[in-house]
Amino acid sequence: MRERYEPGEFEGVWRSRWADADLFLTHEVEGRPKFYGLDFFPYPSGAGLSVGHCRNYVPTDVICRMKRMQGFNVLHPMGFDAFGLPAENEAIKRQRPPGEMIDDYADNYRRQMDLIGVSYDWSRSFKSSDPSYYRWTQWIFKLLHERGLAERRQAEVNWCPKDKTALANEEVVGGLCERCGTPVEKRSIPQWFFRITEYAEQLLEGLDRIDWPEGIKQMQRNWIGKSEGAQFRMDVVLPEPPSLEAAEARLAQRLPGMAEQMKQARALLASAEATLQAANEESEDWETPLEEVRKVKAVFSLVEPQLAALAADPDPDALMNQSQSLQAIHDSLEDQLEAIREQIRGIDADDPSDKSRQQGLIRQLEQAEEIFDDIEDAFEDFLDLAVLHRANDGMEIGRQELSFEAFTTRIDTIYGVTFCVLAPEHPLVEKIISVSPLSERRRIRQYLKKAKSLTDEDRAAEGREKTGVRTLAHAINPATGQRIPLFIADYVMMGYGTGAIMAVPAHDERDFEFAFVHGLPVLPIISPEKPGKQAMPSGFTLPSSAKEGWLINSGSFSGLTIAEAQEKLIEWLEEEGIGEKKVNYRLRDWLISRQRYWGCPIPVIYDKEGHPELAPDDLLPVELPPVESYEPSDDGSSPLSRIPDFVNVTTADGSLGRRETDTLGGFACSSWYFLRFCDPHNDEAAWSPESLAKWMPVDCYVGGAEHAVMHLLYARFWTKVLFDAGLCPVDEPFQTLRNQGQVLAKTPYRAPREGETLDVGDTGILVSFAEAEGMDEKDLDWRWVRMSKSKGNVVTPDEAVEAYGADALRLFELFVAPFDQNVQWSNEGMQGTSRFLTRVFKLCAELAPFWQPNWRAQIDQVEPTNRAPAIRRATHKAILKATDDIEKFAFNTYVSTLMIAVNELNELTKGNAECDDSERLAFSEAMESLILLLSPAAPHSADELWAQLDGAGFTLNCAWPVGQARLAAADVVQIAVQVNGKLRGSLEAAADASEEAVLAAAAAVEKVVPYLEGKEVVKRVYVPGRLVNFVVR
RNA sequence: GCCGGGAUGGCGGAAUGGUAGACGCGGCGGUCUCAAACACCGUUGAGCUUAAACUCAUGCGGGUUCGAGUCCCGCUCCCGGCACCA
Repeated sequence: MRERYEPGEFEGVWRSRWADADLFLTHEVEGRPKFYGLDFFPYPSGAGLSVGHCRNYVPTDVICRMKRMQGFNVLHPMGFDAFGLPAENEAIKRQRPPGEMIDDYADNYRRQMDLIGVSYDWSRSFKSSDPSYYRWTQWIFKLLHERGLAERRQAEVNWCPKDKTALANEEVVGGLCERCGTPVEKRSIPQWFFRITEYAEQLLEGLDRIDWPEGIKQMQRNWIGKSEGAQFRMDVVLPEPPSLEAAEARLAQRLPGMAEQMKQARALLASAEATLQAANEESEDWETPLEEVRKVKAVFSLVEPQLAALAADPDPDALMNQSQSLQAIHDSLEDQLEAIREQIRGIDADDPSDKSRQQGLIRQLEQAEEIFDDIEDAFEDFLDLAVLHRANDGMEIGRQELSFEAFTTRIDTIYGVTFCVLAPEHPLVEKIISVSPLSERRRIRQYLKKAKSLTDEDRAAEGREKTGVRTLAHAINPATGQRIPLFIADYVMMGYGTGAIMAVPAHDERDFEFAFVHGLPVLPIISPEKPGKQAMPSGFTLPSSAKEGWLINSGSFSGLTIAEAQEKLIEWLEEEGIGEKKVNYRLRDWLISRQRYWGCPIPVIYDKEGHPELAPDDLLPVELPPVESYEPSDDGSSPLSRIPDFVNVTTADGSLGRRETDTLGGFACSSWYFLRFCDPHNDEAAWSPESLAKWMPVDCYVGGAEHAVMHLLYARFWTKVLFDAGLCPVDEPFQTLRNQGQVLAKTPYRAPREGETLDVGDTGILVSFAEAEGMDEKDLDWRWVRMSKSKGNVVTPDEAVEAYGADALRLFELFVAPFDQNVQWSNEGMQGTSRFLTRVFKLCAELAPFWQPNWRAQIDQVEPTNRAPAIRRATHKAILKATDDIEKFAFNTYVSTLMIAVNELNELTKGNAECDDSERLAFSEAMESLILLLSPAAPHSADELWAQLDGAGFTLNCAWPVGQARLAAADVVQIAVQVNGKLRGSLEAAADASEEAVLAAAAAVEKVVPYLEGKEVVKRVYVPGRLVNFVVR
């Protein structure tokens, strides 16, 4: 009989026995309850698993194993999230085809998962990159499209210049690409979106019905960002435009001079060309600038006649048609000239004559550029005029021809609106520009350009002064009829609400800041006190965003509370027909197309006109073709677009079509895998209705908190759509969700040395463990950071199993800290759990001689004597507590319960070599229960112990012990005795002793007596089984 | 700034409003051993002590209660998330 935990001797043996017996295959026995236990779909990284990952998989395994022993049909699958950017980037780095690479990585994951004995049913496994899987991803895409939830539209998207793809909002963190940390840029390209915003309300509402960590639910609520308020129309009074006559006169003045300028420019270019040509004969260095100057000259000679024609006949229509393109050409000529100057400067000119030639050329080119600049300016003038012609057509300037919609959650403050603000991207901005005088236009354009050049992050940077420009247009406050100035400012975002706000500086901090900078009036509307005789209470500070108070300065609404005013004002807006109650969400549509190779192809074909058509079902899957080069390109097109065989297809009507070459982002693939696990081999359908009816929803979903908004929101969305389509029996996929804490490793850092710089936000430089070895401890800064390959601080399960054994590792993962807390990893901790397992083996070896295989039939027939009641008490206490703890995710106390049981049984075993019949039976029950309770956490050891008792089969197939409260209850209890709430003594009493008896005994406890002497006992508190408290005075 | 979660010995942590510190790590002392490792036994919050007894202890300040780590009010600090969302 084994007396120690010797993992090397038996763990591997059991793992192969389990495999040979197909022990982990999903059982579906009619009439039993089901349990679906699932871990987050992992991306199999090349680094393999660390003990950090195991903290996810082991607890889920414990629950699934217990549920199975309790007689549930258990579904416990595992697969791999193979598609997506991380895999593709890794493949490019390793120069390997991604499919092949990911297969290797997944195999390694599986090997490691098996190594720690996780009971996955591998027969149900798949990768999201399997055509047999993504065929159905495409099928769901089609379903979404049919239901109007997938659409292609031009959009300004977050573009990662390093990964060369568009990203979803959720993948941008603080203005940086979540994957690679590169600052994202804005790009406008046609993209596929899933209209998740249609489900905003349902996604919000469903959160109330599921058992998830409060923090995650709150994050989703914030992400959806519901706010209720009012939306209403604000009329705009436009500025008087400059008169047409004046503009025409200016133009007429300018055109003749322009011809002269052109001549000068031509001469300058010719002279530069001549100089360069001469220089070129002496040295090749001058060749590039020469060629460039020739190009500029050629373009210029094309433009000149057009300009001459315009000058001769300044017809407004012609201006409109040509000025814009001419302006653009001049713009680019300027850029080119600047580039040439740079080239010339770059030439090494040792020779003094070369040097003067260089300087002369530069001067000439500068002059030419100035002329172009001037001409471009004039064209801008043309353009202005042309646009004015158009804008004024059919519009009465100065009247309320234009309006915008404003959204507010504080309609009660409408009387305090002292200005309005449009986002720089607001459509009305262009209209305002078009009717503004030139100088105004310049100012506004300049501001728009500056605003656009800012990244979202800079735009929202903390402490940044609020910038903006005033326009000559005014908005009209519908409540007061007053004209108020209209601004354009980048603190208003186009993406939220209507992109236009009513600004109330008295009651909004941002509006206040802006008003402060721009010297705008601040009018208080809310008083914290109920207004009395005084019209205007003094002494409150601005801005106040109080949610409680009374209205002042608000016409007939003065005196109402905020809540009353909101209600009344919305009624008023509706009566006037200018506005209504409105709910807004922060949630944006889900950008799903990626201009990358390694993803699920979007099953769409464009016809000749470019209209998207869905690939018919029988052509699914649209398979990802093998390619030589899958590196992304800069132009925003997927590598697939370079494969003619893939791109060119025949459409339904036989004509030639073009395939969509973008692929779906990885989050699409992981939005339904939990459904496929219910019926993974179905090639007729994504799943059968019966299979989902049988298994859904997932009863226990476990993974890291980092997926709080992305995967978990998307998966809920798809499930809800499928539910609405009648294809899924539940609308919430994950009934219970739990997040495990992270595993941190102690990692060496040091202060930067002279000349070294730190990245923003960093406070130290990472040191390798080898390097740290040789360093002085005082120079080192040890920090607890997340395990990752790049930090070199990873402990792998392979090492841990090798050194301590799989069961010791599993127990430590459970025991080290509460499940949802971060832990500071130390290998020494496994020493403790390994020692515990040795104590279990030793205990069982000692008790084995008393083993009665058929104890169950006899134990209740025999009167318990001697130690038997204590043994049974220890056993049943452990059963009850362990079962409850696992159910509650309290794995650390589940393990400590087992330790306590072992300690107690050890104590009871000590010094008593002989056992009577009832003790034998009690010990048998204890031993069997202990082994079975241990089985979910330490399955190898449990099976080894079970086999040593000649138990048949595997512990996983045994029934989970059932605890009896009656047997767990102590017959003698310790009662604490307090006087005035202070502990003064204790006594032992029979559990069923009467209150009077206990009180009497308590008063007689030796240590208690002095505290009662001479005092009057005013109250006696008795808590059965726990304590007595005498209140005296 | 807003939202969420925390703070208990040297360390990880335990504790339905009822004997704070279970269980484990580490430390100390011991047994076994030629020795080490393993294992086992004992001990281990602080203060004051020969000891007993007593006092103090769950981030800080109040409150409710016979009794508060736990409930309420007001702070401090730490972690996570969001962040010009009108």
